[in-house]
Amino acid sequence: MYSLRSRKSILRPGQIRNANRAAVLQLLRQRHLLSRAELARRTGLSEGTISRIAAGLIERGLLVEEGAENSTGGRPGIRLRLDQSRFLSLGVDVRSWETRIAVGSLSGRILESQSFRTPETPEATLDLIATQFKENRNRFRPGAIQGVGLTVRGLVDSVNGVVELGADPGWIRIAARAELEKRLGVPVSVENDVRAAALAEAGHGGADLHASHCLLFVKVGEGVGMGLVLDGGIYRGSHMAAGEIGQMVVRDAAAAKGRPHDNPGCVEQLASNPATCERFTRLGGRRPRAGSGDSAAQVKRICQAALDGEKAARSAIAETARYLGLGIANAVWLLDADVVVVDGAITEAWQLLSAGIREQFPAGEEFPNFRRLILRQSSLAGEATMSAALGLPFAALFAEGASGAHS
Amino acid sequence: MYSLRSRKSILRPGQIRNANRAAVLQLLRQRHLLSRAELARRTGLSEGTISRIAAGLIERGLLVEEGAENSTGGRPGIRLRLDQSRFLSLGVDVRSWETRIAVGSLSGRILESQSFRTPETPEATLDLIATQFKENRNRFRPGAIQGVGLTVRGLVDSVNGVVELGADPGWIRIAARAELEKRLGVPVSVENDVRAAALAEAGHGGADLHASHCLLFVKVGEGVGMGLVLDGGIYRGSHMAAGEIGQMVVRDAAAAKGRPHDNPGCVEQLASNPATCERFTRLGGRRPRAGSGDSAAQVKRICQAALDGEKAARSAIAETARYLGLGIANAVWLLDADVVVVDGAITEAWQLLSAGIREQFPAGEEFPNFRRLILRQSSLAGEATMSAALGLPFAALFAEGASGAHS
DNA sequence: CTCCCTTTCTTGTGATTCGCAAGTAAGTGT
DNA sequence: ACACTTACTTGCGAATCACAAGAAAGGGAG
Repeated sequence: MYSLRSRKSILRPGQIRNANRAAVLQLLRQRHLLSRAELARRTGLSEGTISRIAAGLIERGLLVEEGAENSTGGRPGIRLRLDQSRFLSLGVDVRSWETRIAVGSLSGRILESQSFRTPETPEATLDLIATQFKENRNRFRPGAIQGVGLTVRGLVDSVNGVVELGADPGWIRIAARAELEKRLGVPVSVENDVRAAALAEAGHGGADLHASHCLLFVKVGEGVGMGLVLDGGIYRGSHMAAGEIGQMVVRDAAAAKGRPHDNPGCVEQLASNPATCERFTRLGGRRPRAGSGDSAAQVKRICQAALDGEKAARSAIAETARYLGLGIANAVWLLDADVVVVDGAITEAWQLLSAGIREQFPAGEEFPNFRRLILRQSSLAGEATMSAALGLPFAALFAEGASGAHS
Repeated sequence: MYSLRSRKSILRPGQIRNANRAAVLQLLRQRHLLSRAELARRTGLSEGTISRIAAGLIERGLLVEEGAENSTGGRPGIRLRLDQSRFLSLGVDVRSWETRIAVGSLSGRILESQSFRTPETPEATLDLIATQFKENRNRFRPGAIQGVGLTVRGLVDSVNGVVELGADPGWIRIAARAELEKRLGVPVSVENDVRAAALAEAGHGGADLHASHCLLFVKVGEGVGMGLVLDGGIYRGSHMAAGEIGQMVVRDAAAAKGRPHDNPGCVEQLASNPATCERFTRLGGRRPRAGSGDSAAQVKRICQAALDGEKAARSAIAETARYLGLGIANAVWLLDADVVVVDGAITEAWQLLSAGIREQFPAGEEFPNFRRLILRQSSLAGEATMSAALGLPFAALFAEGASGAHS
């Protein structure tokens, strides 16, 4: 049904410039200061073409010249930089209890943010977003906020900007993009939170991730979800439903025959935060005071206890890591990923967690995919989703087959 | 490390024609007879451009005009068809015991084929291929055989044409492409057999598969392998190792801790042909006479018995189907596939098998990915691999970002 | 049979783009 | 001061597509 790279691979002369401009912008987002000559070498485009592309971007205000490089024996290059100040966006991350709204730059840097109690209904939530947009619009240079990026839990049709099935009841077939664009008059992008976070991690999660061909972003929370980034682009699947690693069965439970969904042997039942908490209690861990926070907070406490050496906590984390590792290993066998990023409260005990995950990988040297696999925790420290939300309105600028960026 | 769609998304004016020509050829490979006007409508290109592309292809002999359509009130269109006779290729499928060599057309149609006992060493096998190529070259119009497509079991670096790790000992780091191109003087393509079969299935496995965004081709044999076709292109992963569904763990076996590879709970140990045979014996099935064929032949007999209603055979198939279904369901949860094609001896009992697989899918109507999933057996009747091998030399012509097809 | 209408195919023009190459700019080193 | 190196700019030719005008080839009405 959907795909990022449009299936029709028809090219027209006018698309060339957009695609090449996107390649230039992507390089500048990653390596911050580059001269025209350096860009030409890295892209493979001629110096003349780079010159013309840069001139256009400078004229539009996306690029600024910033000083000169040191000479290597000839004329020094002029450093080019993305202008972070002129193009801003509003990022919105809707979660069950809390909605976070931030203003940030086109490369995902957060300038300021506020949190709100998430309203009861989707309509009230959209109202809140509209109000906040209008308020923030006046506090920055007029027109600086170019668009809104919205991330939501659940099944999101990001091509049409519709929340098909949110995590909360009421979020069913909500045409969030259409609704907000009508009220705000700026472009709105909607994306699933985990997929967005995966993209952010691939885009600015570290220099070694830029060359990744297959990145898996695993988010452990109330459930277990995954975002896939293939060759730099989000992979969404045929019905926008890819990445349901939580439903993957790793421990066959014959009892649940015929109902593999929510199967007791699936990753979500074995490795989510509630599963870890329950396991901790079952293993005799000190029961936290009732109502003392959500499962994420409890898992953080279990992680602390585990790092302090408490037996039950260590066992609980180890077992969760074991099942998470089975799920991740399955995904890597399937997709031959080169990077796996794990996020969630449980990464507080990263030493224990990563060791437990790695134990599920094959031991020998003979498997290049596992031997060279990068396994790490999220480098954006919980801000991956917001960072991605802020970048969504500018995604077309950086997209490979870019068609955006018309004057 | 590798990717089909080159990561560098740099476009040049000269690439436009190639890409658009590839789109035209792809349409003509699928729907056999189309007029220029029809092609223009389907591609979105202007009629003028289609006219020029067609003229070039006719001049090069890839296209022929064939009669006229019926008039719909105006000038009737001239039907265009791929010329299957002028561009041939040699397809080679190397298996453990048998090597099959065929001559066929650019869209995978087999003209004639021969089988040989696979020689002991890779070198002798390449010699055999060279001999057969030279022999066949003379029996067809000189120059008609444009290239060689080679499919091999195991880990294949299809970008460089190197067999990294074949199924048989001795096939380690064999530079098959370089070696054969040196001897034959025509382009040689090398690909993993399952991935190639997956592509053939997506390309000419039926009209409803052409629009597939994510096709999984599952091959059940001595092991269990999978080929992934995403948006019409083979997905190989970072190290050419994608699709190892056989190593996926679906039944956690704590005993094998630390060695998940060849884990007793992985799909290969539960659903491969040997596993089915063993299960059949354990369930009290009549033990076939010793040495009465390979596991594929035994499985076929078990399938027959199952279809005849024999109890042990039915149970054995059902259990295999169950674990295969768990693996497939896991992959679909992960990738949100829209088509799953199963191939192998066990598909002889398709009724039982497909029912058992489907049992592992979630039951409700609420999951669009499973509700609309197409699950079928291979429509190329075991010829998928050879069909793909024959098409490999021409893959560049049909590839989306085509750079081949220079005059 | 002729004329008009419809649809298909061809061909010329203008716009966009890139690479190439010549030229300019701005440093270092002798 | 002069040669040398590297960075950037600009004009030209080549390739391509969309658009539009025109030619080709059929049907149908009178």
